[in-house]
Amino acid sequence: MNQTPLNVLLVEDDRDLAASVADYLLLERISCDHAYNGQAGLTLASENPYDVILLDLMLPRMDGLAVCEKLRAQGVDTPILMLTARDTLDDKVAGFDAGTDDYLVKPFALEELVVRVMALSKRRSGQMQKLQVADLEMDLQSKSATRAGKPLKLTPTGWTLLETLMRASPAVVSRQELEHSVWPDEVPDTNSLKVHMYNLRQQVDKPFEHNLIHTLSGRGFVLKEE
Amino acid sequence: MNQTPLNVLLVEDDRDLAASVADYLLLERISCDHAYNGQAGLTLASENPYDVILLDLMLPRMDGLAVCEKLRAQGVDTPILMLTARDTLDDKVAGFDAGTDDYLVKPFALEELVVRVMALSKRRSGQMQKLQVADLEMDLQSKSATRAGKPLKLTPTGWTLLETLMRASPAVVSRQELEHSVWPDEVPDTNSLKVHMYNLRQQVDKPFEHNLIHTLSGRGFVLKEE
DNA sequence: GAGTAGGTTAACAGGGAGTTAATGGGGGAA
DNA sequence: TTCCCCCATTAACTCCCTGTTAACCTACTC
Repeated sequence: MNQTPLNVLLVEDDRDLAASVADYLLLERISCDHAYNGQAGLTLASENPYDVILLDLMLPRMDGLAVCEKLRAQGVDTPILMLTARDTLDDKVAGFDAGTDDYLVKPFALEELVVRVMALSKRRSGQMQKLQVADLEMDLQSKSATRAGKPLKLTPTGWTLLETLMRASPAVVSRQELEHSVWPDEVPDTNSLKVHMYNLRQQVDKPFEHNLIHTLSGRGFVLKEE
Repeated sequence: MNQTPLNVLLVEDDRDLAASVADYLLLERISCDHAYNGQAGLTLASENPYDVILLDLMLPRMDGLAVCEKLRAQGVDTPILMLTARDTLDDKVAGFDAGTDDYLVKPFALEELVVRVMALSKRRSGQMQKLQVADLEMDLQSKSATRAGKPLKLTPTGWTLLETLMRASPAVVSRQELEHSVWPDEVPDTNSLKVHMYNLRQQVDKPFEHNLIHTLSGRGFVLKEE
């Protein structure tokens, strides 16, 4: 149920296509920002941490290759999937040279797009696949978590909460943010989060001497040592 | 056999060298795709069935050894010929460790390269491959699998499932991925996968003390020790 | 000390996962 | 050809994990 929601940027000037892509991605729990020209795409991509960038090759104001090159020049290493009508090897080479990670030739099946996006986001997370705070570790690949070497038994929801807390650490995460991470669509108006946090603490803190999950009344939760 | 035109991937950032290599190979009826950085090479190599991959050791975006390791981790068994300026024994060892099949030290004669490519493409059919996780081994060549030395009786479907799990290990494989590996076209909407997993476990885990196949509720299955 | 935010507990429902057994097709052996 | 065995598929059933909810308790804040 709860895969970490992906967040992609779609840079595409054909609004009909963009809309249908966005709709389809949403069905797969991939949320999608739009830019309708290269300049806008560049700005959005520079300022937000997307999981993947979908970049049309032919764009008004700045073509896809240029956007890609500038992003790489800025040190943005978000995986880029180039969408194009062309399909010669030369174009692919030019694209890869500019720093794109994958290619998809129009017209493409939306399922195919989803598969590529998943693959790219996974590849990237494969570079940084471990989260660690104090003696608490999460291996995103094998979906296993340990504290002080002892494996933790986490439910899917518990996993999502802990991942959110670890990614944010040592920053505070508000109740609202946590709720949003577990229920992207509609947050239940009950005490569900409280129960999940309780159960999570039973796993993460209860068996150990020092607590890592701390409550900041009215502000949220932090995961950190001390 | 060598009437069939060979198709190789050249991953090399020196464009002049790449071009001359490609030209020469073409004379020998060897067609040649280019990638100018490691990342691009990895993508092309993952997605296309080349006969041989020519891999420069020093590459932008991802060095040759890393590319090689990632490919092998993905289960790509295409023969890899490493091209390098260095010639120390250490490098060779590291290369073979990463899964390369042969070495060529720059500068090399183009005739020499052709000979190696031919040799590698021929060797491929007879190439041995083994997968191993803990005391579980799969010999892809002889299609036989053993755990703790004891042979396992696997059905074709069981074999496919186990191979998928072993290639991914220690990463989690979702139900969806497993289904896709067994039924590429149309996934049955029944509990077929459950039964196959059950039967697989009867072979792989039941007769042994420690289980290797673990269920992560809502997330999929992992094959790993502990 | 009142009011509110957070924590604890237990009951419940639903569904995902495991198990078993019956069916039927395909391929090899006789 | 016929028979038989292996294997995939399917349904039916059980089990138990997980999420949800309410009710109650505690601790903090003002």
